[in-house]
Amino acid sequence: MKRSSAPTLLDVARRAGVSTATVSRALNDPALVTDSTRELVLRAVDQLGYTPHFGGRALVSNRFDTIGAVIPTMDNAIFARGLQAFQETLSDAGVTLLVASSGYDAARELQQIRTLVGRGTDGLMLIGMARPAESYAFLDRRRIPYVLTWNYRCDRKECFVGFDNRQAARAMAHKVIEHGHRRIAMIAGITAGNDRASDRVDGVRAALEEAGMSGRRMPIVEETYSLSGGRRALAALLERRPRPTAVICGNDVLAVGAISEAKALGLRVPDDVSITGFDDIELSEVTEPRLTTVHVPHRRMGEAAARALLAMRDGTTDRQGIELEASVVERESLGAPS
Amino acid sequence: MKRSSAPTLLDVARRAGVSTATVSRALNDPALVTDSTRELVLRAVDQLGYTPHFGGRALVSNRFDTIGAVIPTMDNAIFARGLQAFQETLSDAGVTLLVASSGYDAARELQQIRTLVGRGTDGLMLIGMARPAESYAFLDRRRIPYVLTWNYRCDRKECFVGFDNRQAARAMAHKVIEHGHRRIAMIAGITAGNDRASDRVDGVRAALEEAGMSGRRMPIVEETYSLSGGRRALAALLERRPRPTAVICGNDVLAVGAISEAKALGLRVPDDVSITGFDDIELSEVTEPRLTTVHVPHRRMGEAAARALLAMRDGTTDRQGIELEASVVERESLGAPS
DNA sequence: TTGTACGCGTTATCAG
DNA sequence: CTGATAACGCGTACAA
Repeated sequence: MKRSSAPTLLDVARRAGVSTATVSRALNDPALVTDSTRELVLRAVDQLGYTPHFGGRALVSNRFDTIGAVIPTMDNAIFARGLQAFQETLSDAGVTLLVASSGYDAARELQQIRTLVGRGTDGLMLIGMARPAESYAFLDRRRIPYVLTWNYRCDRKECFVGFDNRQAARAMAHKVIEHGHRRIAMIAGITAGNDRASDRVDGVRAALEEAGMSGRRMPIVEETYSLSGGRRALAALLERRPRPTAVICGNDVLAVGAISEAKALGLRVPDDVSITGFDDIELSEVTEPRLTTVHVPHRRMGEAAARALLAMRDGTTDRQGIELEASVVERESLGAPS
Repeated sequence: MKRSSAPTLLDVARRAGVSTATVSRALNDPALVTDSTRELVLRAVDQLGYTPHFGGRALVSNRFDTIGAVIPTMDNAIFARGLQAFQETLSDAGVTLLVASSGYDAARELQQIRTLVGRGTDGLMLIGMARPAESYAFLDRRRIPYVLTWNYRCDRKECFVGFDNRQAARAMAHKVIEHGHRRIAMIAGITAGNDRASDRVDGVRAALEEAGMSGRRMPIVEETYSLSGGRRALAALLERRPRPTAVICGNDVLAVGAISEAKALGLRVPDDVSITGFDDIELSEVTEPRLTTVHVPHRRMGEAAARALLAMRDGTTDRQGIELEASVVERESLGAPS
């Protein structure tokens, strides 16, 4: 019992007693046909429940009205939030969103890029810049418009829509130093293949150097994006002698894990140890104490990325970077050293 | 000067010195060609950076290898998590994911469903069951396979992949009663047009009735999915006399907001007031005290939904519900009344 | 204003 | 095992 396939333009044409060309015109550019024939066509369309076949249309027009995004994972709230804004902006422009995830794996990312491009995308949103030359080569050869987000580098030609992770981390470190801390340690995300994570480390190191300390010798632990990672890392850092008085974390999840470990160890935050985050996700407002962190404009970033992509697709704009602000928001987890 | 568009099968064929048919075979069913010609083809593909044109393929095969999801919003961590698992499962099957969001608005959901269907989807994942008959009518007429998730009803014919919100909430309420509470209140999500939220309310009411209390008279406040909503709601509930000794929340975000308000009011949780959640998101493990909540298998739900859809598309299975377990996880925010 | 006819890139059928 | 060729559904010159 093979399902009757969907009605085609020809079916509509026959029913309305006109040619397929007329139907196509009545649907795509109504001004080109008389009111009466349009009426006829529309009724036939309605009766048959006709919808244009996407494949046929894409084949001839070579436009897909589709834009893709490859992100590490939606499990991470910051990407989910950015993606939501991205999708909304696209939807308002009549474009649908294709989503793929890389799981922070460059090879998998390239594979997903290939799939999306093959599936027909008018543009692509990617996270960060650390990826093999092969991936860029593919993108360039296929001449697919793409934007890189979640980071910003003034020295790169690619179209970045994001904020300067290095500068933001540097600002946070300066703030910590301002509070009088000298024994500063860091819990970073995994930096391999992740420019956001490594830029944040670089920023903190730069700030230490600027204040006359050694960035190179700063105690640092890398951990995966998880509460337990933050807990483990803090425990390890606190074994050090002299003990750090402030721990700068590469993201909020690590920071919250660190806070919970500090409390479990009987330490007061920030009196015994200061802890800072990065991202400003919801989590950071419900910890006790609330987290001093870097606010990242995830939604605005997603919107801006969508708009940039749309403009590139329409040829309105050439690729051109957009830098957004990420600034320190002071709450209670950073204080003076005891 | 816009000459080179994407390379086609013909380009590859010419470069490899074979026919287009051979290229197609080498790519889709490698066993059908000799090793040497396959080698030739693959090299040409690689040199040209060829990717199959989706439109052409969809046109002839009438398969899109695309499945869509319409969710309220990715901002909500529970949907993001489920969607991630959904996407991964799809990707493993060579299917890409189209995402649209409804913002909890039924009209907008239908519009998005229309877009996705018109765009060519082999199936659709939707959240919950509360939507106008019009939406179901459209789906049925277009004969699009779809699954309803995040809820489960044994009395409905649609394919549900989810858990029974009502029963889970009922179990939680029974647990609260077991701890000795008699003055129980509830902070619910907005129930209008949201069957998950209203089923949770129903479940709690049922449990109260079963324990000889009035479900109808239970103090209840509805609030939007936000920390501040939880705060507001708890403040309002605590004005009541006699004051409730336990507050059951419709989700974790509301519960965490409620906890933070309780503490701000100088109340101890659970000594002065017990608070429970629903969802078991990451947030629930970092509050002080940790949240007693209902664990929902978001990832497994996303996976199961994807598999069900894939099976329906392939005609392997007819629509058939899949019920998952959601069970109470006891932590520290629920105690005995003082 | 409307119809005819072709081509878009791919897969499938049928010969060789 | 491989090649020629006919669909697939649609948009659009071009002709009427």
